[in-house]
Amino acid sequence: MILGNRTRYGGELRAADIGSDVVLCGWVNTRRDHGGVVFVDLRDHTGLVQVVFKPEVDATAHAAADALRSEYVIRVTGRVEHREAGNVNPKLPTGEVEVLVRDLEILNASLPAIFDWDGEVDERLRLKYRYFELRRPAMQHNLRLRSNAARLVRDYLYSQSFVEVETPVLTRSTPEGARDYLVPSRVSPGQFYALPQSPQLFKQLLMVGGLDRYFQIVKCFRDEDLRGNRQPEFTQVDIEMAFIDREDVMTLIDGLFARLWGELLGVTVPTPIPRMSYQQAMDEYGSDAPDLRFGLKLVQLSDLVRGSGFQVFAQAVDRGGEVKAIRVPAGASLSRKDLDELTEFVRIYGAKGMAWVKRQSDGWQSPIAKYFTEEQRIAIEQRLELQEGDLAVFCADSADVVADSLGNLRKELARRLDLVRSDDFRFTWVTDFPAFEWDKEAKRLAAKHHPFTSPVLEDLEAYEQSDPLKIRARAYDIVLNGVELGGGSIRIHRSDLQARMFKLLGLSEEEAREKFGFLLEAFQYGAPPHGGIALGFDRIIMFMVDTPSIRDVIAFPKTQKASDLMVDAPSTVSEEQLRELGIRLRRA
RNA sequence: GGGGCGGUAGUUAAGUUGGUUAUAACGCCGGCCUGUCACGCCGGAGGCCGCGGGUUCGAGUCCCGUCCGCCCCGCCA
Repeated sequence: MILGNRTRYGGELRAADIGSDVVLCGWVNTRRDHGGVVFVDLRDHTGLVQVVFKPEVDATAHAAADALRSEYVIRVTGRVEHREAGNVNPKLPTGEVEVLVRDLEILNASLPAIFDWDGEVDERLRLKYRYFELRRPAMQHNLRLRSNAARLVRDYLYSQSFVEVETPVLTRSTPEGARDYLVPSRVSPGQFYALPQSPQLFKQLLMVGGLDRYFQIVKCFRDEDLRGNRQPEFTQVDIEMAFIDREDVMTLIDGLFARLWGELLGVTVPTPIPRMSYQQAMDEYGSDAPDLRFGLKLVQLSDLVRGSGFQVFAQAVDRGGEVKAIRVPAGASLSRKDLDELTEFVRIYGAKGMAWVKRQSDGWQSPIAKYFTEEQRIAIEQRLELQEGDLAVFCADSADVVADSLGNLRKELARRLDLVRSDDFRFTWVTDFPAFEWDKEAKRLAAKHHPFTSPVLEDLEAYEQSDPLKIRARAYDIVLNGVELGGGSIRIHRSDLQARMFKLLGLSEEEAREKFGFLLEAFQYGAPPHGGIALGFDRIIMFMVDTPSIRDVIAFPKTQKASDLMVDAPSTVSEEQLRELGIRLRRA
């Protein structure tokens, strides 16, 4: 191993190294000066080791150690020694040994640490002084695991005959989907490149180009608002294959996750990863990314409450909506305050309220009990399998609002009732997505996945004219613990089919040709059937290191306002730069 | 665009119904200490209470505005 002009990493020293001479480099973690003897905990990415300065070993080194302070960068030369029985530190892996220093070089001083990296620190400081943050063991672990995961992904895909190809970062703006980051062209004033939201079109063109098993670990850019697991620039594992069907993609990805979790976490991922249709996910979990670590499934009650005395329920059904409920085992112990908070919680997702029933020994305790007949109450209890001591929570609204409200409520309930463990990994595929969704603002169909996704051909024939929303797509998502880790599809590879899909999306022939003419043209020159997937690499690492924040797995992340506090980006630019680009700013 | 939480020594926090000189811990600086490892002991420095305005005899505290950070909704094909 090449370690520069150090011979060992200090944190790796063990009893077996006793007696050997070593040169160690690193940072001063702590200094304990006892006058006649000075102890320093030397830190590198492998951990801590105690180095000792004694005048009888080397008077010069001992005197020099007086100047050491926290975070000074040093190189020490010395001998690994056994610690006497009473001096062993059982808290350190290196606690049986110490290094008696005979030479100290102070490679650089340091200002005092900006913040303590134990416990909570204001995120602004962590981001502004990112280089200091990166030195903390948690970030070291995260970025090193990320590197190992990237290597494993590459090894795995190379072993499966994949070829890594780089696609352009300066490319063409595409109107569909997320907002593009735009880059002005100096050479062509008034024209702009866009940074890719994904290499989608290029990887399809690679299939036409005969690179029939492609992958890339690639930065993608989306100018949308941020979240705890969303950054404006993020990394995808992008994969495309020709002459395959979805089974090939799913099997490949099953194997990839099994290896990532197996080799890097020592966790067995049972394969094949189970599958669920989009319809089942929405019906039972109210989400296309179900968390399968716990039950609390949604139960359909619309047929039972139709025409009931409770107008909120009856009217929701009459208006084409739904009434669904979740049974919460032993949930009757929740307080009125809990229930009020849960009611507030579902309002976030558009629900106007949340009804509830506590099943006590003497029957229903519920504000809505009086609206139902004995027979209705029994029917609802049987459908929900409600037991004494249970709680049931109800939501009545449009199907979308019910799914969103109860889907999120079941996650909130699981969190509050402590039903989830972060070391429990439940992967699932969600398949058979609808091809389209209704865009309320634009009042037209929009692609649920993207417009290059192949529809299920029988569905297209059956519903193209009558009800395109019933057309399913040959699309699939890989989901872990309620989070979408990636999605893909079998693509369209024929220009006639692509044209039909564009037409359904309300894209005229001229528009389609102007925006995607190169793709339609390419499909006429021997495009093979193909499909693939894109995995959110950052999110995968978040699960592997068990963090809720995507910033913890990215070396230099951005804030929620998409700024970089360390380099202070974005920034204004000079008039001269703007003039060269032919850009004039509107006065504020 | 909207909802919520936060910003007080270098850091993390406390700060009462508005009322003397704004506290504490850790860190930092100086001194002592040969077996500590969250070393210990003695002493010390350190504040635009995010910023601007207002109310008041008096504002860290109340009001208005604004900036910044975090979480969420919308958005994210």
